[in-house]
Amino acid sequence: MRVQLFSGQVTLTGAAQYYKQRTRPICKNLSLPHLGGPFMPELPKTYTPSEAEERWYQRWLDDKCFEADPARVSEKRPAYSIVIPPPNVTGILTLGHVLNNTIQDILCRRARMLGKEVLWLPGTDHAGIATQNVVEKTLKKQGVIKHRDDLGREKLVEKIWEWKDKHGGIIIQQLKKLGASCDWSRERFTFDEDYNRCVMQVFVDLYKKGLIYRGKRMVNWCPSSLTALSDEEVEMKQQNGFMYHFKVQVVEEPDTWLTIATTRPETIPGDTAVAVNPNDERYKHLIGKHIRRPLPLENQAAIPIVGDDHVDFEFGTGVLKVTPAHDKADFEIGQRHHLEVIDVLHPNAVLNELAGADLAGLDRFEGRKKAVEMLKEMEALIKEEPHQNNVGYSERAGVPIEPRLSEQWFLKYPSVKASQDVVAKGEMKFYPDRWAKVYDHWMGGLQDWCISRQVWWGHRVPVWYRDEEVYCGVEAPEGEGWSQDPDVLDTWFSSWLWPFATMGWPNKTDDLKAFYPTTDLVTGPDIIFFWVARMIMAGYEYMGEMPFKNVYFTGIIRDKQGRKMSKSLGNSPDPLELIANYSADALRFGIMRSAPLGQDIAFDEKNVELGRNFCTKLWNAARFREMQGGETETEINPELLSSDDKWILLRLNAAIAEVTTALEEYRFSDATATLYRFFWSEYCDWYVEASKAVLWSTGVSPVASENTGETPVLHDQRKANTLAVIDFVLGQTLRLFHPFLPFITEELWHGMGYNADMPEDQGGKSIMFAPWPKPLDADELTYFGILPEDEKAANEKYEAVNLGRGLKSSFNINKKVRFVLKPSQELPEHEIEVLRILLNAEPLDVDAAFTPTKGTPTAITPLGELFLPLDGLIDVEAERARITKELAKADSELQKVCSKLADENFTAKVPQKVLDEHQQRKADWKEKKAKLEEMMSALG
RNA sequence: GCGCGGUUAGCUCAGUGGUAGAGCAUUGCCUUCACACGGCAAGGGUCGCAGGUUCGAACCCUGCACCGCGCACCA
Repeated sequence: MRVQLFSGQVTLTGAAQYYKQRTRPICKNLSLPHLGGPFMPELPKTYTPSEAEERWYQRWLDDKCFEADPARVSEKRPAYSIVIPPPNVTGILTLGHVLNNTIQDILCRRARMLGKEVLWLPGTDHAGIATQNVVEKTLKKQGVIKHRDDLGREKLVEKIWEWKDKHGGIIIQQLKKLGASCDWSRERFTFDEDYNRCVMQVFVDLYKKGLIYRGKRMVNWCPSSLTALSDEEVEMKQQNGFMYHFKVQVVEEPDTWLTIATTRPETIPGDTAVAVNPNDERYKHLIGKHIRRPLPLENQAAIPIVGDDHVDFEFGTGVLKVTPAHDKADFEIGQRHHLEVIDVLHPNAVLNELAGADLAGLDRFEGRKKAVEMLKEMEALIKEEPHQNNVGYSERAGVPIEPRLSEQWFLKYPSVKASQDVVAKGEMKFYPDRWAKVYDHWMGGLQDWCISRQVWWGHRVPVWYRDEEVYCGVEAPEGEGWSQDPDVLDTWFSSWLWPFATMGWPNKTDDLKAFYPTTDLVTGPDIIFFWVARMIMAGYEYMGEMPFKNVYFTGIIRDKQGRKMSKSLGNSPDPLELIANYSADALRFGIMRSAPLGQDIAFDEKNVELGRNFCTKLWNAARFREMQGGETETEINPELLSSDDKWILLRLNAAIAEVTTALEEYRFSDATATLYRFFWSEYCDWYVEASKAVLWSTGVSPVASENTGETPVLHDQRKANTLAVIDFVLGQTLRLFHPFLPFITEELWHGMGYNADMPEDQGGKSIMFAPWPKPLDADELTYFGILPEDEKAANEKYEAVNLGRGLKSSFNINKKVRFVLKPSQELPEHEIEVLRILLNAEPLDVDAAFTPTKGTPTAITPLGELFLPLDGLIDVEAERARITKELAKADSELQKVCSKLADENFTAKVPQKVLDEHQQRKADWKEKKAKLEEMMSALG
């Protein structure tokens, strides 16, 4: 019978060839020269990740394993694509990058194994303000400049380019260390010439559509970077400050004083009105009158009292000072009442001459103190009380922003409806999906986007002015006398084009045809508005289609105490150091193991250590296989499968199914947990140990041949068959592991010769193209004679072993010792040998008529009673104590289940299945209890 | 204020109605011929609190508390 083992992978016939092939060059070890000798283990005793990882990465690059070719895409070979969230070009790798990019790499590597044409498109972001800040700071430190004006625009931009060329590649090199399988031949930069043209074209297009406009508006101004920011770049932080109450005199009624509450007394010189709620009985009669503004001293102007619904009469004193130049809400009140706008701050938030002689020249916070002092002196200050409020901070510079009136470029978002709908309708999926709600909420309340920045590093606004003329175009206008707008565009105004601008847009390239829309996007939820939402809108506007089908939001990496990783806290480990200490595979595995979907990640180096240990285990398990020799020429013979073989094949099936499903659902930590459990607990701890019963016996034992009539030939066949199973399981395991542990799996794939008879594109060149494992289907299981209950049979054996080991441990026996089994069923010789080895028994006697000496420790196992005869060392009391404890347990369990079954309410309403379960449980405990009582009475 | 997560063993987390689980950590034994980055075994939990639904609740419902996050904000 010829059965296709894995469609398109290995047929049984193919497998036979494969085993033949490995007979001689069983392991073509790549680190060491071939030493020869059929039994010589050729994998070195220890694995050297640093060397192997370097070597394999170079090899993958040389073989162009990561390069995508749109021409290869077909119905049979679908495209799979991801665009990397471009890291800042000046950045260095953080654990956040490790998490993010490991996930992308896992997705890409698995897609390759599924036979897809994979494009993972990498690149970096010019990160306007951030990069300019970094370079400016460095130049100042080096004493090259005191201020950016010392160099001027062109020279500074030149310097930044130099910087970029020198340091820009660092993070890319670091991603390579991690094993990222990006197509580096397509690396892009958001400020490359081509990319710049895309940005210009989009600007001009949106301008022509009337969606981009210039206007004088209140914007978020960063006094440190001296530029406008978008609302998203402002982070609200809670502050412990003071609320100052001060009084002002009503000009028309000198006896009437109003008390005003404010947190910002330094802006009093900018006040051009006070406002009260028109419905406020306390004050409404004063509307239209004036108060005298206390500051500046030299200009205590009379300013009007206006009525405005914005004022909340519950809050503070119900009287609001109106400073149109320095507060967004006040600005709006000012508009409604045609108030004067007095700007008392310089762009860097130092008070200017309009603030008066006393305050001018002071920083805003110094000015606040000074203003309070002055109010005190004039006896206007009534009280100051501690007050908590939220202040907007510049995300980048970490200083409070100032609302500031200035001329800026704004964008009305395009394609909003399509973008909102695609997620709401579930056509584009978010993982975890609760982010869809956050997205929807934001999309429902869009404010125009302030896209201009007053810095020099970035895409310059493609607008020119000449007197009253305004020209917007990709190229500079013809003729003399034009000057270009000095502003550059928000970094995100280039990033939002990333999914298509990186693939050659606006041309209809083969790449776009093959790889757009991309499949998955992997990013942090912190940039859902900055980037994800805007990419969706740009995608619809310029490609007429969503830019990606699925968005996976990672968690945020925190330290063990739950704090965010930050440079200032110094709690952010250097991933490269971790790689050097533990290997990239270990880091990847560790971080994926601790990153459940939708949850923040508490980073603990222990997880990386665990990853390393896991790799070591894998290495050693492979070595164990090598040490058994390779003179096997068999394919798996169903006739010779042991119960352990069937068990591990079933467990492998389960593992393949679980890992596959977990990956399809982006549950990476579940996938790693399954891999860990399967390989360590099931394969190594049970299967390998059990298989030693076959592998280690040096021929046919006298017992075996007497009892079973087994011939030496048959024995060798069994051994070969076991090796065939091991080879099969390990081969599948390596594939399952590859997306997570790309390096060590590749090393073992070649080192053990799995690549040997594989076609180039199926694993011959690299495990990354070996087909992803599929569970054995019903036909294949039938062919192998594997039934679902085979799992139970082996489990019963392992349970017996557990109980036997428990006996040994509780009697402090730590040497090889004699066990006696009084079997409740007939056991094949092979099973007894497995039991013996797993129990570390010497010997294991099977005796149906065994009568134990009084006090012999006994375990009741599914296979029968297991005795630990302790000749001459019997401690009757110890055994009595042990049985008493077990009896108590049996009693309480029995009671629990009995009382349930005695309840008519329970028996009447419960489903039959549950009832049966309870009855079975009752019977089991009853039997166990009876046996224990019997044992007890035997003790006397 | 609105919304979203979370609260299960010392730690990190699985567990969507039927006998509370894993890994790490801890403790004991074992330097046994793949692996001490290892093996074997053991201890450890009134599942945040209070109600409700149900024969039965870690799980479903209601309320509350605490931790974290997002959005919006009142000077």
